[in-house]
Amino acid sequence: MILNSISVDCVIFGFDKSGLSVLLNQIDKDALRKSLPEQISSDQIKQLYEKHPVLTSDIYWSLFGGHVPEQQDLDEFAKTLLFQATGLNDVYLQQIHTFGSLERVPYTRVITVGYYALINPDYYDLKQSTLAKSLQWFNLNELPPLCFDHDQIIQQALLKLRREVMYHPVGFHLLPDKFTLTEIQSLYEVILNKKMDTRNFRKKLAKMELLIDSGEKQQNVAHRAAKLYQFDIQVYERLKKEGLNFRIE
Amino acid sequence: MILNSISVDCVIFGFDKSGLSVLLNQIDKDALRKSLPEQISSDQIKQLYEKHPVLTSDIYWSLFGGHVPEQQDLDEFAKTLLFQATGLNDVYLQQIHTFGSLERVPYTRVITVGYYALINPDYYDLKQSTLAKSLQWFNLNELPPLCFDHDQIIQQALLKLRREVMYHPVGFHLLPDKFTLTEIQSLYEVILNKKMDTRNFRKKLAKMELLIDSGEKQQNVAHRAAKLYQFDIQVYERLKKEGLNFRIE
DNA sequence: GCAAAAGTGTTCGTTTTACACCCATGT
DNA sequence: ACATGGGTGTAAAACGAACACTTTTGC
Repeated sequence: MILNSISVDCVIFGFDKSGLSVLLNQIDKDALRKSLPEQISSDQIKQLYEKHPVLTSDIYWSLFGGHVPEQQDLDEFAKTLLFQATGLNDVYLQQIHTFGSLERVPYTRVITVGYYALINPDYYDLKQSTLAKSLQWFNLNELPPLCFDHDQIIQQALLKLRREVMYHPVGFHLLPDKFTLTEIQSLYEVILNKKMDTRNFRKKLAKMELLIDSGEKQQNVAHRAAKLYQFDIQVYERLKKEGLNFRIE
Repeated sequence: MILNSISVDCVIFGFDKSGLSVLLNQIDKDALRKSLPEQISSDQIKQLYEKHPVLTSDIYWSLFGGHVPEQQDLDEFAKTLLFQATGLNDVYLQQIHTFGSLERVPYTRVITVGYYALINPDYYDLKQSTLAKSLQWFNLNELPPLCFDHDQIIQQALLKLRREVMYHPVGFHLLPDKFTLTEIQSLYEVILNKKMDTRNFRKKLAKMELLIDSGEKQQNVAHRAAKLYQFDIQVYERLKKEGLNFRIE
């Protein structure tokens, strides 16, 4: 049995040189329409269609989500959704907020629990997902029209991520296993929406002793190749507990 | 109509010289029992009773909460609950987290959205509440036995408050309209669970320019009377947006 | 006059900020 | 040889931590 009035929606973040992206799902308007009650008049339907273009158009996208099964733990269900969307287990996944305004979904009352996930780009090859055809990455600054309050959920996710990233070493979940210092810096710049000074940024990183020189360098770049670093897992775990301060400038 | 699988629970914080307190509600075990399904055998009932002492004992307390009405906004409902419990409107109220593990409530599936509220002690005279007889303040360090996962919800609320208080001027909602510097310091010490240095604390406060000398002093104290301060609302609103840094020592 | 809490400054080490040039690589 | 991004140090200012005594008041 499904709890129809409670859903989970996942804001799935990815990062690459083009910035932060979100994985979205193309809405099937016919499926959506099925959630309307059956015993309403065609007049009422017409009104609903006019008020909610999402019911009549195919240009809308949504977060990946679903209704919570009665017999599944809430966090577990979010993990299940994430696996369906990406084929990945063991992803960094956090609850954002629960959205419960009356009119957030047309005609029915649905309270949704938002989660956000951070995806390591080494693994986000969507071919692994059976749903791949309806899923697509969108740059945070070029989002398509979104259904319901999903734009708000994404904005809240970003705020939450921003707060988290300043005091805990979590942004790193968005990086590949080996990365350059410039990549980390640009990650922080995108998340915090702030330019930073390279020398100061690196000094701060160095003092944390969180990074290990992997000994490797970038390949095939048209400029001096940057060193590739990895995390020191012990230090990472310690900083996760103790916190860090990444409020820069 | 009520959404039976979604509830809201409020962690209502108060502060006075004895420290931080939480307003709790004495559980009526007979009412609780009514939420059990009717068609179960007496054997099953016996098992449930053994497994969940909350169903047979009157020593348990709970957060103040309720099931969400289908036609009420989630945040509005939390406000309604708060009004029922305290007689107060316009209270600082924030969502904590949504708790959705399978077995958190015996026999039924209930996902609960936790909120926390900060109460100005000038107004928390419980006589205003019709429910006053079953409500009581408990010091955070001397909590009675709590039902379900309500102890966890309180701990999460405290963590959330702690994080919030370090970077935004919210703890101040727990203070009366006029207060001494020592009161603020002791508020921060209780919330952050850390002794602070008076001189450094006051220097920090002074730099924020958040406080205005009210011109008044404490009355009838058996020692030098302390000055009473108030907030500068403009600065307060600015700091709410910009944030502040109260990580001391 | 004494008990109890209020109130107040300085020093030192650390952290933050601002800032500009040379280096390595591919084309 | 040039374009591109990689990589590095220093000085000044702000901040944080540690620390002890005098003042006011009521009893």
